[in-house]
Amino acid sequence: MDIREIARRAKVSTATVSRAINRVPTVDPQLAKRVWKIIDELGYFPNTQARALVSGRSRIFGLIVSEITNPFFPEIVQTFENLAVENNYEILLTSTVHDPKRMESSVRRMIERRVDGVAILTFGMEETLIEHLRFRRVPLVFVDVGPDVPGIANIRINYQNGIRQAVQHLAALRHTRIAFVTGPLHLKSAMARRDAFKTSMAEIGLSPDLIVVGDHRMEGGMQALLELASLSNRPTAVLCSNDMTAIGVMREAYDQNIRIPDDLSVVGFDDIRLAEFTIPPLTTVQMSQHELAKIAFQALLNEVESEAPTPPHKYELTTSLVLRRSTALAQAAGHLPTKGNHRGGSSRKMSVPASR
Amino acid sequence: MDIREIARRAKVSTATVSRAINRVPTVDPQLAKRVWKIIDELGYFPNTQARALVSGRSRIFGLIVSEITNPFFPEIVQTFENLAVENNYEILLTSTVHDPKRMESSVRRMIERRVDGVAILTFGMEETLIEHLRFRRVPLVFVDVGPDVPGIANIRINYQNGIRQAVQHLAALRHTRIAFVTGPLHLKSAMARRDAFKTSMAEIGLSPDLIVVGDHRMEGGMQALLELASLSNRPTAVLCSNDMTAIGVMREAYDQNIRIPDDLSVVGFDDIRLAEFTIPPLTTVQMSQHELAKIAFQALLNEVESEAPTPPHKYELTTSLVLRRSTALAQAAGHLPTKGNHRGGSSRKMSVPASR
DNA sequence: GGATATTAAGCAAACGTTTGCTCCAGATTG
DNA sequence: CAATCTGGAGCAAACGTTTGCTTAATATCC
Repeated sequence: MDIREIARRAKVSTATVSRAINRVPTVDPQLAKRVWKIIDELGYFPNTQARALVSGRSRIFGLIVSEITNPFFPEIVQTFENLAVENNYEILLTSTVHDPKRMESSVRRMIERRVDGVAILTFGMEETLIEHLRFRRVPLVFVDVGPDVPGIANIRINYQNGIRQAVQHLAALRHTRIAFVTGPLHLKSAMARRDAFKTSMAEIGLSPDLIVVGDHRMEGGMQALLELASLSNRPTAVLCSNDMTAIGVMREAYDQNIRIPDDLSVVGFDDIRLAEFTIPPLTTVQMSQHELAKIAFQALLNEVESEAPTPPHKYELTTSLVLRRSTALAQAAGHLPTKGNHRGGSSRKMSVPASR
Repeated sequence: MDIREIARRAKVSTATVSRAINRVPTVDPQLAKRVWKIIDELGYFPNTQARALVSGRSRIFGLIVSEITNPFFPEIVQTFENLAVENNYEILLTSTVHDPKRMESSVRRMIERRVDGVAILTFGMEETLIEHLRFRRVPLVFVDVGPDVPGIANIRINYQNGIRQAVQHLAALRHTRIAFVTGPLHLKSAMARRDAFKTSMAEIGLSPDLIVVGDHRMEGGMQALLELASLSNRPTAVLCSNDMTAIGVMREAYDQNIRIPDDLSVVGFDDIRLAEFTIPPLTTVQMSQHELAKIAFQALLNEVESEAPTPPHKYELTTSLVLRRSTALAQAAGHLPTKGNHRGGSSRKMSVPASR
């Protein structure tokens, strides 16, 4: 069943049917109604590939992520899809799973399907692949790591804001020995977070040197806690480069019999959905995935809708602390461990982990 | 840049280029090599929409899920994508977000893009929408809830197996008062789980009547725990219809000062990624998302590759218990939850060693 | 060595839309 | 009333491939 069938039945030309479908105003309302009636009766749906072929626009946006199973991404994908639906776009989702071969295949798939734009929300991407897209004048939007050239939108993330809030929140709770667990050292975004931490600590006269390296995964957080716990002068609070790290810290703390937040305050970063579900719920710096996706989508849409090469608009996403229950007042130094119920409001006391 | 450009440069016809690209064996190897060289030099990628238009196959599979942000799905999406890449398919991912309008738009999007098959992994779908797809002879695969007609593959899930294991595991740990928290009552899959619980309990002579209604979300689990805790004859173990429910139970248990696993053993269902990250890690019945996606994809592929209407092959996915650390020996009857430091060494010894 | 079978390449017609251009009829103008 | 304008509809040429059919060249057979 095609547009010709509709045309035949409505006794008009295919051109008119096409115009009716696309709501071109020059078609007589009477006629349009007749056409639509038949379309509905027959359950006709236009063939998008034929449309795309002649119009030159596929109405598909590419979305490249690191891995969908990384809890940071589902929310982004969902928002992206919602917006796509609203705007009659489709989304072509690919994940690199940190594999260069898959990055290449991602880009190839985008080009083959002739996407109208690509949002690259992965952290780190091979430069030469991006060239393929640029060469074909595909609008691109990056987060944080994109080159600074026209035709490429960049979403800059303001890490400083949220991290400063986190640090000051901890300081307000009388913490002075505040540690930081980084992400992988090769990630720009991880380094930006670490730097923001250093700056924020320095601002209020605290030493920003208690830093241990993580990997943005639970394992790294667990390892990090072990390191920190073995220190002679333990931190009373730890800020993590992402939520998974914080979850690792909490997990290992549990195994080490270190109570959170009583013995150790923990703050994450990202505010993934999971952060609400931890025990205790994780205080974390929110980097709204919803907002991020929204900005990315809008950036692509702008680029596509306006034929003229847009000036390289700058987009920014800010971050801010969301308080839950993984932070508490710092314990007075030297206080002895007790066996009290650790959830009594005033009876929060320091405890030392039992040896295993 | 199109196939004609390549043809011109290689001094052959577009037909030959097309055949070379598609590795049709009748083309002279010399020629093919010449063509490929030019293709690579120019960085040419075939236009999939033109291909699809004439060949009649889009090489796109639709994947309909409830919501990507439901932790059950990312793993499925990832596996589905991996398989798609391997087989040169693309995946069109849509989510219904439990909204009839979105279900409709999902189906519409599938049809408009002329997908070669659709996997419907949502729980519950309007019958009339499915008709649209059936009418167009689109191969379909359902999980659990599909109609039993040719052209529609059904993946049956064996709930009984895993749930029996869970019940017997708890029984072996001397639990006799075992509760069950259901999912929404209108979900076939939730009811199947509940029935499997009843059967499994009856099998070993335990009363299967301690059942409270949940909603497959954290909130339902929290509510359920409250109900159970208020009972005069509290259960010592609770089996949940899905992992999110179990997480809710654990969360509320924490707030109620009920220790897990010491005071209460908790078992989930699904084995979502998150189950590994809870504190303590959740013992749960695994329903492998990886396997599920694999079966679904394979079913579609079968249907598509074999032109002949396939006999309605039956697929089955089994479930099985995975032990972590949220279950332990039952406390002696009548023992009240204590106020002691709940992480004392001896209570830890009661927990069953993790299986992996 | 001529007839026939075989192989490899090309021609051109699809596939289902959109859209520039043309055309016609009726309205408007001078 | 003729000349011009205008609004609404149709004609047909794209878009970039695939593929059935034809053709030319070479190999095979008796």
